[in-house]
Amino acid sequence: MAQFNRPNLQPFVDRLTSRSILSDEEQQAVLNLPGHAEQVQSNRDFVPLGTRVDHACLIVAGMVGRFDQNGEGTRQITAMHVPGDMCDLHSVVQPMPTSALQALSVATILRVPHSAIRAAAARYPAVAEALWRDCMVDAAILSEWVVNVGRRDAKTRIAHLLCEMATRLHATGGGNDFVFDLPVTQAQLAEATALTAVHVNRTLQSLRSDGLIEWHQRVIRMPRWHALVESAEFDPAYLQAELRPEQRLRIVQHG
Amino acid sequence: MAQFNRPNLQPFVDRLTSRSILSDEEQQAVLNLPGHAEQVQSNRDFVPLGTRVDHACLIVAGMVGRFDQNGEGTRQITAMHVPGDMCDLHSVVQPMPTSALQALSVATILRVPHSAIRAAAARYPAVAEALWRDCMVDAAILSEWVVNVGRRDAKTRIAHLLCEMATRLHATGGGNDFVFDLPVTQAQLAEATALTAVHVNRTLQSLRSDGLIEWHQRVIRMPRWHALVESAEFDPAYLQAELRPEQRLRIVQHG
DNA sequence: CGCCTTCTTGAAGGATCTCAAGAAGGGTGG
DNA sequence: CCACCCTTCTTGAGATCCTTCAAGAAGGCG
Repeated sequence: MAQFNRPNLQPFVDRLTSRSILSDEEQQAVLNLPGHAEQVQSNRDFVPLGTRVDHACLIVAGMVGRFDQNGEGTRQITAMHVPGDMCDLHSVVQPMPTSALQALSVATILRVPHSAIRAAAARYPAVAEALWRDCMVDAAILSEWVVNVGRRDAKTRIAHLLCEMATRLHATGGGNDFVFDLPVTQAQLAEATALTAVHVNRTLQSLRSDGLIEWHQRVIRMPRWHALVESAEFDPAYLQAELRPEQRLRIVQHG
Repeated sequence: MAQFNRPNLQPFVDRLTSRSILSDEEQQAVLNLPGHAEQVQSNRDFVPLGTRVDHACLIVAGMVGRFDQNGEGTRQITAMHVPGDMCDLHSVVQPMPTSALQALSVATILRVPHSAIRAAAARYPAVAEALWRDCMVDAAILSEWVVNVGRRDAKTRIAHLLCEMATRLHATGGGNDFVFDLPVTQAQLAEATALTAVHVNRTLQSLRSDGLIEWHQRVIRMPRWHALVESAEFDPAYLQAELRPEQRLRIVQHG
């Protein structure tokens, strides 16, 4: 099931260049990273705890969750990753995983060797900077998740997560009406929001009866985006998505 | 109240070299970073939202919290920082704050210009790597906080946070009996654990009556450390503290 | 058609919150 | 050194959001 020929890293380059400024040569260095594609099933760690890793995983299709658990074994999803994310980029500097990675539904990932990433980062400091910055976006999301889980009631909390995912998945539609695919079960949504599946179900029904979301077969529609954003207390600033070109950053000099 | 002469960055170097390998020259480059000391009061943002920053803050004494809030203005502390932490190191690559910083009690910080940090990182790639890695430790803590707030009941949750702080503050004593100073109010502990101050109070009483903690005037004693660790479900691995020398990392080559 | 996952519903219980007020502690000024 | 004040800690009682347990309905796939 593995492919070694010409992985497509353009989505990852797009992600990096949405926040960081990279020259053509630097972008090419990222595009030329090797990797082999792999299909991963849900409910099975494709990055387990306890084993040092030497590859980072780029998501090509599907969604991936980062899983932790408490002492009783109750699981908590601490991050959800979408196509274009390098979901364990941090492993480049921290190869011992502190969380396991699992696909939320069948997903395709590209395993990229640390050695190649490190070589590109060493050769092009601007690439290293872009990777570091990308990690910090994930950290900003994590920080918002602490607020979400800690300080918002179930309805607001779920609405907030859905708004976040709509934004990160580039929901289509425009204006006030958005649609996107969220290949996630209610039980997984519960694991991400620190609620029970039962309560997620009831809360979704409440959001549906408010006319804020429709959800059929993994496809979510948000017919009143602005109202949903308001009820979710959603301010997308922390995502640092859709920065204008002049807001993109570069510390190291061109050279 | 500002001092410009010879700031002491040794604690920060110690922190970096506890996880990363830096040559003498590289350590010296960090030690030589400029900065001016400043005393900051509690309950007042010393890094506010909305203003781009050009300094990172090293904590010299006292404790600092990273503050977020939900739509109703309920505050959530998403990180607690201790002396030796560069509490907004991420601002080096992400100068627009997504959270405000506030001292939890009177604290002394050292403001270090981004320009100097960036220059050191550019000159010494191993320094850049160590800084990146340090940011990822903070991210691992954040991830554990999501679990803590989401999946542990009040007693376990508070015990877990106290175990974390004991470890990060290098509680003294040894064996099974540790003591350390935690200059934090119960209300702030509530803001960090996403509980109410009232419930924190009752839960601390319960921990006290279990003989797991004593807390007088900001000094915490944990007379039965192992029992507390167990009841807290505390596994310090995520802190990556006290690594053995051979566990420390360095990607870039010496040069 | 049958099976397994996912979604849905009901009822009861519990952990935590809210509101309210009083006690204790620490600092400051007279 | 005492009196005062403001912060912090403590206690009580009632309310509520969410969980737990249990079971049935719906949906997707071979």
